[in-house]
Amino acid sequence: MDTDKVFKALGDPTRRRLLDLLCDKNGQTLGQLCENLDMARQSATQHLGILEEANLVSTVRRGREKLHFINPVPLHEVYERWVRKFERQRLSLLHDLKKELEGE
Amino acid sequence: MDTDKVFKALGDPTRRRLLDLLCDKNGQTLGQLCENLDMARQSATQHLGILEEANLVSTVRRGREKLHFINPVPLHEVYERWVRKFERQRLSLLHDLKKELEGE
DNA sequence: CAGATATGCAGGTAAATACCTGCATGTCAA
DNA sequence: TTGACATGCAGGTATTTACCTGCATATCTG
Repeated sequence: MDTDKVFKALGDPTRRRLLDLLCDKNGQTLGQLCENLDMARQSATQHLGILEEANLVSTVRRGREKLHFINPVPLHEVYERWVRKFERQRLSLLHDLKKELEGE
Repeated sequence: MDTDKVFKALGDPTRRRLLDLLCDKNGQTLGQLCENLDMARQSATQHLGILEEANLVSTVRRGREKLHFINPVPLHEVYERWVRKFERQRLSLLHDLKKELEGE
């Protein structure tokens, strides 16, 4: 997994909205997704391309349409390899501050 | 929590590195963090400012030094409100594809 | 086939971003 | 107090990014 691509992809509100839309109804076409976006179709295409690059979205062509499917795996991996690392520490800001100010 | 600030902050590899460094040893000074970064001190200051804006890092001054502490709460909230939403769906790409191609 | 529909592709631009240099300020320690 | 040290602040620049418009291609439908 390319961690950087995933985080960069999630760093834009439009792309998070796209994932939300796909979460509500998976397998939507580009046109359907655009109806909820308030920007040119071509812009949405670029965002979807970035999500696809990050492997957060997969696509299949059906005739002249392109169907978009959300892929939750990278999100789970981000959580497993990244978020939990910090949670595991059970870092208490106040506790650390106290120790630090007391000269450890 | 400002979700956008958190995701934007996490979208840069230098800032993720800073969080990693603080995870290894909490409460480091700006100078200490810079030793591991290979960029000008002033650039690191900007990155740390963005992390602080996103509430991912808190700081305390001790004399002429500034101590940096990681705050795991926004990461946990990102997970709770965002990542789990997609996991909960138990989205199976192949399953969805099959349904879609069969005309639902 | 012809027209409508869905998407792809090629630039172009304004704003945001990630760096930098130079200098100022504040704190410690002899 | 004075010099060393840690950080703050003010720009400047090159790259990236998020939009756009215009046109091309492919597919369905009558």
